[in-house]
Amino acid sequence: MEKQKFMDFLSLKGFKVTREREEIINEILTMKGHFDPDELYLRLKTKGLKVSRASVYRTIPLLVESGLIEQVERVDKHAHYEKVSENSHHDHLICIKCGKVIEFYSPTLEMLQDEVCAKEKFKKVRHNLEIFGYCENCSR
Amino acid sequence: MEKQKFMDFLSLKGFKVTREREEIINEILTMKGHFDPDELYLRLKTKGLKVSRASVYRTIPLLVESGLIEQVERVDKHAHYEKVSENSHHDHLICIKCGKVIEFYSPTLEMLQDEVCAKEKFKKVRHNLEIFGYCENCSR
DNA sequence: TTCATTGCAAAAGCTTTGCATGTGT
DNA sequence: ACACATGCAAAGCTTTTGCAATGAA
Repeated sequence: MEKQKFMDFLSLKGFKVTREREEIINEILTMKGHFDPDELYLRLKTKGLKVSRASVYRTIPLLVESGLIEQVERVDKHAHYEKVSENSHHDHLICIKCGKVIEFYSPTLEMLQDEVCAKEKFKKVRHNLEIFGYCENCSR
Repeated sequence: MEKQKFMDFLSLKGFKVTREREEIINEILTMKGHFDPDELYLRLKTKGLKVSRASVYRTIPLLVESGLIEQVERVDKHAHYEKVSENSHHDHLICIKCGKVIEFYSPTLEMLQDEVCAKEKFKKVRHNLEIFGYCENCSR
């Protein structure tokens, strides 16, 4: 389970398992969609949980490093994040020499597509992104 | 030419054509790739041109409105911009009911693709992005 | 002349950090 | 006990804004 994964990550790296870090991961697991650090802090505060802004800001890089959340860019200037698990879709890099296919997933890319669709009042159902080029081996 | 386009935009909108605005647009036209406001300010300053940071920040929205530059998101938290003219490529929204095709172009999307490729050491040649769904008419 | 624009410096908003205190391991 | 973590408040950065002075039309 996600929470355990984070705890294991902390132990493994020699970081400490603190009440604050537990409450932060718990809260993230209850959230849907993207969030920014201050939003997360305020949610914790509203619930009466005592975690400082500093701890929230300091814990986020750990969550990113552990692979639990990912940064997502937005049009405004704040940093936004979302759980990695929220999307299982992925796109492809296709090598035009050897045919190798590399799968990748970028939440930012997905979000930008949503923004484009919103601007055009287009109701997105699915999409297909293929990037053609040379893989590491074939480009040498 | 690009500069005239901006000047015309200013006049048309009742804004004034000032030395500062001219120097800002001149500088942007000499640049390649993306830039952030402070970078632009420093370039002007280095050249001995007297334009304040405030004016740079105040002029950027006008340039965006005039269609000369576009905002591009980055992984760091500063705003970045680039000349719209720098890319003529575009992608497609395709209506799965009436077949209508809407072209769009997002520099941010392009840049993200480049970042994905860089991460995978993939040498991009071209790409194809199609988003399928319902256009405004067909989704009613 | 008139009203937008400029520069400066102060303010604002988000994020980071120094330091003394507290706490997992 | 030791090293890392926390909270607070101060500092850092980028961007915005109030205001008096300046300048385009």
